[in-house]
Amino acid sequence: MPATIKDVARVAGVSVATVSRVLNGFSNVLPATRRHVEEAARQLGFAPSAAARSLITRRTDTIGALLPDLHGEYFSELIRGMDQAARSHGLHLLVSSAHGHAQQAAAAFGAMRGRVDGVLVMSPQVSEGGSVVDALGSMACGLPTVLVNTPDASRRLPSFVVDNLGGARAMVEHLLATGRQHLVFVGGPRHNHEATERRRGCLEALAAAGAPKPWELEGDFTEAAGQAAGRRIAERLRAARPKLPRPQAVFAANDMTAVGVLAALTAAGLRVPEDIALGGFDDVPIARYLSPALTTIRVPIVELGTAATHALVQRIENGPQQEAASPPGAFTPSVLPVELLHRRSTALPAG
Amino acid sequence: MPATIKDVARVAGVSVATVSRVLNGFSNVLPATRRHVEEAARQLGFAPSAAARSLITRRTDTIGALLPDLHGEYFSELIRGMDQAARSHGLHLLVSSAHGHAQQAAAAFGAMRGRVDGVLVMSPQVSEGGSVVDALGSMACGLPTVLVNTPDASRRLPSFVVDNLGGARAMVEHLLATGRQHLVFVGGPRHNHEATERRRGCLEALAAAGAPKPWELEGDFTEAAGQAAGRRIAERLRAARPKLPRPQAVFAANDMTAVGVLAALTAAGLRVPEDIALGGFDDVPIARYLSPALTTIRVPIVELGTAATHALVQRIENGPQQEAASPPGAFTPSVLPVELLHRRSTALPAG
DNA sequence: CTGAAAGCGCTTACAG
DNA sequence: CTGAAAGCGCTTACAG
Repeated sequence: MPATIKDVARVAGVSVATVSRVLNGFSNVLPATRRHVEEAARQLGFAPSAAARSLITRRTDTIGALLPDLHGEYFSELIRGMDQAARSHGLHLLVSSAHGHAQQAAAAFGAMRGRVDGVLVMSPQVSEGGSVVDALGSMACGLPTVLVNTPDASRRLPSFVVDNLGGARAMVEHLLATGRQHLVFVGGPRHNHEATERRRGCLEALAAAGAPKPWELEGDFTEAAGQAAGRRIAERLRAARPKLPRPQAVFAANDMTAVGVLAALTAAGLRVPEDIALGGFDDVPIARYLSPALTTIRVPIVELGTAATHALVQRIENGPQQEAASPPGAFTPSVLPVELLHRRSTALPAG
Repeated sequence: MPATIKDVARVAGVSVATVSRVLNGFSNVLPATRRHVEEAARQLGFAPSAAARSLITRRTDTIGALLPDLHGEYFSELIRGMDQAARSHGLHLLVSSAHGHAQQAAAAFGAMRGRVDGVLVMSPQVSEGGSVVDALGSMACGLPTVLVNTPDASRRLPSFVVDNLGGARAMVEHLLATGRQHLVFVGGPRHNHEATERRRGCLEALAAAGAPKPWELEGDFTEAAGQAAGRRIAERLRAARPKLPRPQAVFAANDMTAVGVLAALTAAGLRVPEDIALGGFDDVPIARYLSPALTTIRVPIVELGTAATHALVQRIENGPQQEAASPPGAFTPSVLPVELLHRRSTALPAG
């Protein structure tokens, strides 16, 4: 039903080749001819068929984004960054979310083949079968791919990550600097790469400072898990058990966990930071509005999205030969720096 | 470079027609033949070309989402709802954000033509040129379109909206019921349809109850605007001017505005809800974590996304004839109900 | 500067 | 049950 290039050619009284040249901005067309064609196209409301075009050009002008089942601000900021960068290159963005497991992500990757010129993959989970890169297997070869906050031991693919390790270290160093030695670490999901890195940073920083090992509690990046942890912490703080060291600060693996911890501590009648300090990770918007405002690690989410997208575009433009030729170890992940935001939840007690 | 249907046919020793039948699950293929083809396809890592396929089927199996430059949770929840619904129909989702103005949205709409089977349009702004529906003009005809929280006086397109009017009324009735008569309304962006509806609901509910008109302050849905409004309110509360009625409650057009109002009031030494009550709109996650927790109107964002998407899919499946035949007035918007969440920011003073 | 023609990778009547 | 062939709407050498 919609007009085709043939219709335009007929109305303009030229060949389809000429119409194509005009539409693609070639210079070797007489001004008068060009005008006729443009007039005919407008008159017919002509829109070129993307399918026909990409069949022959072998480009879809679209990039895909494979995302986990993210919650909240983090997700939207990331998409905004990706969309912004894609748009600046004249590309469209095809998103596919809710890929908790590496296998799901790999399946979605397969479904995108042929619809996109390249794919951004974010899949921080490491399941029994390994990371998403393992699940992808040979699929990724041929289709330009860039990883975002995704573990890849093989380093076969370009990768952008946030400095989870450095951020966790910075937080611990800050807590130590304020005189808190006895820490509680509330972790993230067991198989989540980011959670693992944050934990590692915490342990390393404590060890480097000669501070005692933290008391570790389990979590899963949710507020509910934080509340459960907070209740246990409150219990221990109140039970005056001289044998056990009194926790002086809580480092939650992400802000939502910290939100839960704070709620539980407050409900138990404890004061932050006077009775115990609290730090988070991510700097979600809620962080500054908590009482007390939450000390946390700001993560450059939009930048993460734009940087990965620009890298993907470059890879696409370098052509397919580059794809095949990436042996294991070919890429070193680009690490985006994070920033410690010092707020009241870790302030020194006035006394 | 990637394998084509011809390669599969050659390896399997059959014709491309047979390969096509197998791949599309037709039943009229001998089991043995089917096996050969499947084996060949797997062996070659064959993935059908979406472009070639959609060129002939005239379907892209993709729907587009045109979104404004949204911030935060709202955006991600909406996308999650859309993606979820699209996936359930086996469709992909192409997103395009950052369309503040109706004209930008219309341009993006044009860029999507030919790449999608239908479009979800969210563009609450009404600029000089009218709403996005006006800017779309005849573009929408032919391409199935469903509006989301987007004004459309002509009612030429199916539309899903949140009950902004009813939500605003409910909030005002609640404030009146707690004995607060003198309200301040902090508005949203001047040309935003949702903001306009919320204001209208506020005014109507006050008028219906015989309450005085509110003191109106300008805003733009941002925290900064809320802070500015909050400072003016604090000023008036402190200047004991017997002529002017003392404001008893603030109704902010959205939660982020309320966040700013609260910050300014608190900074001025005023207590919420004791000195003045405060209500918002949206129920962003921050709302429950404020001190005091914010009374607000919960908006069913995920549902909005899924409902609109299902409607779009149905429209796509009904075929193109339906599109052309929609005269002005053909559609009544579907209004999704909202819910008043009663929290401490509007509680009655203990006394 | 312009046109006729081949071809991109599929699907789908039409025969057999 | 299977194949040969046309055709979807474009782009792009190749002539002229």
